[in-house]
Amino acid sequence: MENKPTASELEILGVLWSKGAATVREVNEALNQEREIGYTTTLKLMQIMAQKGLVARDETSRTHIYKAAIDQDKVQATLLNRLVDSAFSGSASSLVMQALGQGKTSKSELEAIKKLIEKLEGGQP
Amino acid sequence: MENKPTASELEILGVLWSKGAATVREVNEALNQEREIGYTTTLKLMQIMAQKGLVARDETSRTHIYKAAIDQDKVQATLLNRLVDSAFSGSASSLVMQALGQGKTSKSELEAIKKLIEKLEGGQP
DNA sequence: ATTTATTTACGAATTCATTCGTATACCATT
DNA sequence: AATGGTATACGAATGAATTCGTAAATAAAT
Repeated sequence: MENKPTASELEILGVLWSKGAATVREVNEALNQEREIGYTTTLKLMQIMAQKGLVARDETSRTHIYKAAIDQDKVQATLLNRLVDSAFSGSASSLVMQALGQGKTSKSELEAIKKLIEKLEGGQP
Repeated sequence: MENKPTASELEILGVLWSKGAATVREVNEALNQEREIGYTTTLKLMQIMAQKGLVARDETSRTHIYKAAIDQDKVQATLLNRLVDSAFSGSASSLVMQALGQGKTSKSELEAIKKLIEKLEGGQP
């Protein structure tokens, strides 16, 4: 994926993924739940993102409506692979083990992961 | 961790973690296996890193000897948590599942992960 | 001893992301 | 029609990361 969102862009994408579609004002208000950020700052970022193709916008009415133009899954996969390469010497399993070792995963989540592993093992032995 | 290495710094830490200790020239040559980068660029980065406390250096001889001053585990954990927060809505398990779903994990690695999960579950059954 | 090569230190250019001020257009209400 | 509020567009300041050129110091080779 040649489109790599920056940190701020990822914040905005997060809002759009959860809301589905939103105006600049709505996104800006969501961001301001977390930290203070000016309206025109958010606007500018979203304009840049539109130019990059990270978001699409409907310009029919004066107040433009934005939505994400890339899948959350794809972005997650891209960022994950980048992290695996840059910090885990390319080993996804050591990343997984590090993540699990943090102790922030509930028992039911662990069960779900185990199920997934068994499914993966079954598929390609 | 207040010390967050940048992308380039992480590359250098990677070399130091694998070599244990190295001169600027050695690090630069390792980096040049991947991409072209000038000697003084690497030097400057390592000087900045020394100032930040990311690396330590022995200055007794003219050619300084550098080594990493932070644990690979700690950096991995920091970056992992950051990614979980920024791209996975704080859910470590969804990151794990996304990572496993890539299909880049061998059967023996999957086994090892399963063992780890069972060990973690054993703690509070 | 003079030249050549290697090293560190320093400063600065470049690039990119982030931030916001100002101008302009549009719409609604008076 | 004039006023006030809200929107977009644009330009530019700021700051951080990356890059490298040049100078000065040191060591090695002739």
